[in-house]
Amino acid sequence: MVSITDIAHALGITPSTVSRALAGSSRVKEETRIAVEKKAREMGYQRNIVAANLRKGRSNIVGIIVPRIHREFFSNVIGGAENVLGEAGYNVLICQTIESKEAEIKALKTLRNYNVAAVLISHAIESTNSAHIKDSLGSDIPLIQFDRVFPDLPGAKIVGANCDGAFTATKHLIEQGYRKIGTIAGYMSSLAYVERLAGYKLAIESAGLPYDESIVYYDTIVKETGYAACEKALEQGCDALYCAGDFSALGAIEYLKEKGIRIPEDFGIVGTANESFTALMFPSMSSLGQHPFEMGQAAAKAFLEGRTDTQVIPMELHIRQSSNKNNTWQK
Amino acid sequence: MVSITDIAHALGITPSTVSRALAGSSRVKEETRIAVEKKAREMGYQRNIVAANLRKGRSNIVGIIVPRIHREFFSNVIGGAENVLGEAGYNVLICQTIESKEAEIKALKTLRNYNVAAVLISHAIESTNSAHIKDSLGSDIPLIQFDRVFPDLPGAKIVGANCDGAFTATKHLIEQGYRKIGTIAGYMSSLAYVERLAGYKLAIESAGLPYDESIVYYDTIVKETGYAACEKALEQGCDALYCAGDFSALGAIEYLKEKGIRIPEDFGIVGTANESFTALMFPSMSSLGQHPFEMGQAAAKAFLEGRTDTQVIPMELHIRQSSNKNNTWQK
DNA sequence: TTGTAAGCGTTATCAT
DNA sequence: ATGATAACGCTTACAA
Repeated sequence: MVSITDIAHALGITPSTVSRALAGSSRVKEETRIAVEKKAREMGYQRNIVAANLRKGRSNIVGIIVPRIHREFFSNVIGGAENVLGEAGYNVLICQTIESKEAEIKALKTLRNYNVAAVLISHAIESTNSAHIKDSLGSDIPLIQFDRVFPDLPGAKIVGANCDGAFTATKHLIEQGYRKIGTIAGYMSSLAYVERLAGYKLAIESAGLPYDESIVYYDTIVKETGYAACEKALEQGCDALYCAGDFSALGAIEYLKEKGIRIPEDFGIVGTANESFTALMFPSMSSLGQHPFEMGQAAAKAFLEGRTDTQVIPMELHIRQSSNKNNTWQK
Repeated sequence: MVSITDIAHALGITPSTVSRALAGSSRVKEETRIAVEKKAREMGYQRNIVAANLRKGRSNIVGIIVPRIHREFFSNVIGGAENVLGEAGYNVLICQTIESKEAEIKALKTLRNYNVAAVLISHAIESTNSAHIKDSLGSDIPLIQFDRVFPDLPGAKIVGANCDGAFTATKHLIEQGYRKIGTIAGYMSSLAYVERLAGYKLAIESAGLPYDESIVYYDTIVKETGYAACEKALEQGCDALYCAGDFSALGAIEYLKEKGIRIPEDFGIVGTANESFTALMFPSMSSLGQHPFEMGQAAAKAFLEGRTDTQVIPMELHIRQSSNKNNTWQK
């Protein structure tokens, strides 16, 4: 490995000049800069980032902490963030928590030890409050939160327009003529789900329908619980469900298909996240889409631009078969 | 930030002893080790990984280079690799190439500059040969290749059983009674696709059917080209297609549905990758599944265990509606 | 414009 | 079992 000292020796100058030349400092003669660059290329010089980072006390690594890398939503956020950060000369260190608070703390500490330039995080379900964050990360490193955020923590936040979106989705179900619309609401420990529930409630009440707690299903948002919740919803006389996650909506659709209940004629379903399968399944699923790639880009830009405000990324309702009485075969 | 020197001062000993104590060296008295650990906890000491890495000349970062982070296959590989590496105390630095050779070279150089412990890579489509690899990465850093590999490069390789899998998939189509089976073969610059084509050919010939180059479609494996290839295949009298990618198979199915051609009665389709949408779409798509999470784990373990052999991960045929004449509604 | 020298925090090699 | 010292490769006051 060739170092700046090697180049300096080869050129009969000092390492500091080489360092300055390579950094493009204005305090070095054009001529020497050219010579240094030439020699560096000749000798196959590669800057030792670790040494530079140690000296500077900060690195050009940005840490990203997500519950699960391979979840479609998060991998798209990561992709979007890398896209922007890579352009800006940053590299991305990934940690996954598998929804564990302990793993989240460990990840924060690790990233602090790397002197990362910033941390982008979407919290684990098990992290029900923000107390551990500043303890683990310290307060020198910018923290950008996305999707699952703690409002009491300072710094930039990127969130979906969950309340608005859920309002639109529920209103759509009402407009389609469904009359008793329940919801699979998800975890109330997460603000995103709280807001989706608020949007649902707002739509129900704005339409003059009764808000009925007994048809709000506070289940985890996986297929199996969606299946079970749909069974209950039917017993309670519901004819539609707004689901705060696509997988619970998927479970609901499976239940309805098994029971021979017609979708969307007899029962309507809208999911949330617009996972790629929703457009391709049968019946295709209406879903409230987030824009994960754009959220990742926004989070990265928020760091680069030093923003500290909260950005709300609009959500988009994709109306498909599962809630569209007018045109069952629309794609 | 508290350093080992701070702990040493507080305890009236030297940094070297603190370092040894914290590293769990046997050359330090039990008593002092306990004292150091206690003090470190009290003072909130966090080891500066950057400094340690510089001194040791290597880091506990493993670099992963993939074409696209948010592709389902790759995000699962990354998830699997992180799962194993995290356990072993390594962190994961992610780079994406967007299929560009130039970006791949840049990523390799960057990772070299970080003194990463190893690089896990699946090559960009544009990287048609291995020449740039050693130039960019050097030969001191272990390189583990997965999925898209260069056989001429030394070191561990993790690949799917592409030939076997494609053989099984094509044989399945033959057994279903299809008689003129074409293939959407993908890029021949990538070994994975070459082997899938070889497996297809083997199955065709083993069944005594003629291998016909005119119904081999060397297209890129996206939806649009699948659509176009299917149109040609129909014109040429095919009644089935083995597709080396799920998205080209998806395009083919869309074409068939538009033309009102019955699936699987009149035309059979098998895709490759077992993307999550294949099980949920209508008609559900038969697909040759890889095991990306396991491939990621295997790649990580190959590094940890210092393996240098090639591991072949079996592929699994999921038979669904698009190729199953016997039971159209099987799930 | 360039050189000198110190130091980032750790680990490794001596010596004691 | 511990201490002294140097070094990893780089950046940056400060001096010239």
